Amino acid sequence: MNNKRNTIQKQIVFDTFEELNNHPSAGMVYEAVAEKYPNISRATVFRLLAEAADEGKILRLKLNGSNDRYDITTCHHHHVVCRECGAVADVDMKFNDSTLLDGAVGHEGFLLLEGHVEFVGVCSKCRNDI
Amino acid sequence: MNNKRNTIQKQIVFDTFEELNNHPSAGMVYEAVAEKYPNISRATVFRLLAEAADEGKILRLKLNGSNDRYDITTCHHHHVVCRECGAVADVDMKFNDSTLLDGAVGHEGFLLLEGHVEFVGVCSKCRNDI
DNA sequence: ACTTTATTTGTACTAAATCTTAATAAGGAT
DNA sequence: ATCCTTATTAAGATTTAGTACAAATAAAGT
Repeated sequence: MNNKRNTIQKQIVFDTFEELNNHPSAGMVYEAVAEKYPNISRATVFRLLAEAADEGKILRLKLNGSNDRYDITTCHHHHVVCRECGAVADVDMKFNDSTLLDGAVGHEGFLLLEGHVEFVGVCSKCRNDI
Repeated sequence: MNNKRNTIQKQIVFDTFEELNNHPSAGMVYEAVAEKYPNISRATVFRLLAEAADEGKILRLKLNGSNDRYDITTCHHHHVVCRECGAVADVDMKFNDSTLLDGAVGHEGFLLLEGHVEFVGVCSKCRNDI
């Protein structure tokens, strides 16, 4: 026994989340889900995503210029946010995390555990628009 | 002429902001200001800080585990957030920003402009508490 | 089919932040 | 020093993201 139940709502929310594949906010997932399943409660979508993040199944990100966003990729990586349209993409780094930690200076006695880079950039779509 | 006016509210808000020196949120600045000047409007504190950030005089940060926070240091640098208490400190990097940009791979056609590292750590106070 | 109880719904609620409009006051002009 | 213009503030309403709650629903084991 699992004391977890599979519900239609869970399936639709997480299926939609995967399909969006766009680091969506909870509100964005709700909008997309509500098109297919108009009777779903907004609170359910928010709760399912928040719970999954608490359980470590997905990531909850605070990025510049928008609300909290969710990320399906849980392994350590980084992000870029489009300066023009707010689009988000994953970024990896050639060097590993300890290089980042070793490069830090002047951190006022903080013990550093891990580092996450947020790049500011321009997405390919907006590069063409400019 | 400047079409900007110096007001008591501005002086107190920015003086308090400098004194706090703690990457405070707008709410934290309001709390501190209200002790000295109880009649100030919460909206005024929020507006003054938001305007200053829009004008590039201060920075507005989105960091994990708290509301938007303001930073008096506008030149390029990085941050660490205490995992235990949420305290924030500035961090510099030995290597320059282009090293960070050059290290990025797999960014889906985004043009990368700058990078900002958010470290997770433990502040000196919380290190002693553990 | 029955029962237990996890889950959902729908609404109320909270908190952060912004908007609005009348009242106030900074600071240049007289 | 007083007047005038208009930037700014105060105070409350509003918006938006997100959470809490209690009654209704429905998964899934028996």
